Amino acid sequence: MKITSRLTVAVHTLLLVSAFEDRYKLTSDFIASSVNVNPVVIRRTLQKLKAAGFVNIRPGSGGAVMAKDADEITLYDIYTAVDCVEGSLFNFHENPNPDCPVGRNIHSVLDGHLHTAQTAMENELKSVTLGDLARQLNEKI
Amino acid sequence: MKITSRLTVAVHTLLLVSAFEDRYKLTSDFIASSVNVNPVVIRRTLQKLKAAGFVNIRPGSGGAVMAKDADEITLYDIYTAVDCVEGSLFNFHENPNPDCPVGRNIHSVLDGHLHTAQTAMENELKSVTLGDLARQLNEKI
DNA sequence: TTTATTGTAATCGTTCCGGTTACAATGTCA
DNA sequence: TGACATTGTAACCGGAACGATTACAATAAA
Repeated sequence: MKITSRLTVAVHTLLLVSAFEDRYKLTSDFIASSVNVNPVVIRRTLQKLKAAGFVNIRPGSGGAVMAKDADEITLYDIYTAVDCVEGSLFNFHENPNPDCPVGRNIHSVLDGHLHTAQTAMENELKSVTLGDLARQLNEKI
Repeated sequence: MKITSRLTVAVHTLLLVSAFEDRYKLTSDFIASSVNVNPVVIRRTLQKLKAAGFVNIRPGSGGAVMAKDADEITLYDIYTAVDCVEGSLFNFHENPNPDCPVGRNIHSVLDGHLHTAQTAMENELKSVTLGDLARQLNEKI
């Protein structure tokens, strides 16, 4: 069970836009050929990134441009923007038996720990910005 | 996209066994009625817990008993035993375009951060034992 | 031998993905 | 204005992962 690749697709997309917006017209076809997915997938991703205020898109003429500073967009912001996880990361079996002492209390015993674990993961995502990634990328290029 | 409820089912199962193994015969039907899932789901879960060395199961006569001290089983151990996540928690779009500077380097830029985030979550799971949960449960009862 | 239970295969319906087709709407440019 | 490239979006597909469920042979105890 894995978290959807929408996150890595979105990061890839944003890195392309922030790196090349002044040199190329970043159409969904262009981005799709770098990410290697269907252009419609990129358009869907861009819609989410636009809704989050990270990019602007030009209908008709084509092309995406940044709408927010890369240093002010964290991995967590992107993860949230593309709906990687809705609410809890962990599924819980529904309706444990309230007539059993364990069934009646399993939620109150477990929920906190699972939430803490999820938060630890999300906090790590908050500690990295798109700007950080762009700089790491530039060192490689 | 969520992590399978096998984790919470397994924890619930182990809490039942550790709490009641000296008072009741913990058959898959008994456990299933507390967890409120199909008994076959419990049998499958117990098989994984047995393979991990956490319980012993009596075929024929019926019933599960603990095979390892609850203080020596962490949530992470259970999470691993029931195969909640295979390898990376995050899916990655496969085959980014190697002819693009971003596509060529996206993995080396992102992988480390995603791995760090996953590890932070798993470390939290390592910090909680079944014994901790059992004690919290006893306070509630 | 009867009975309860485990172990396990097989099948089903659901949900979520990403892939893909299709096409109206939009904006640019000749 | 008309041709063209592109976006926005709906629709549908196939595959994968789950948990539910049925079925039944194997096992062990009474």
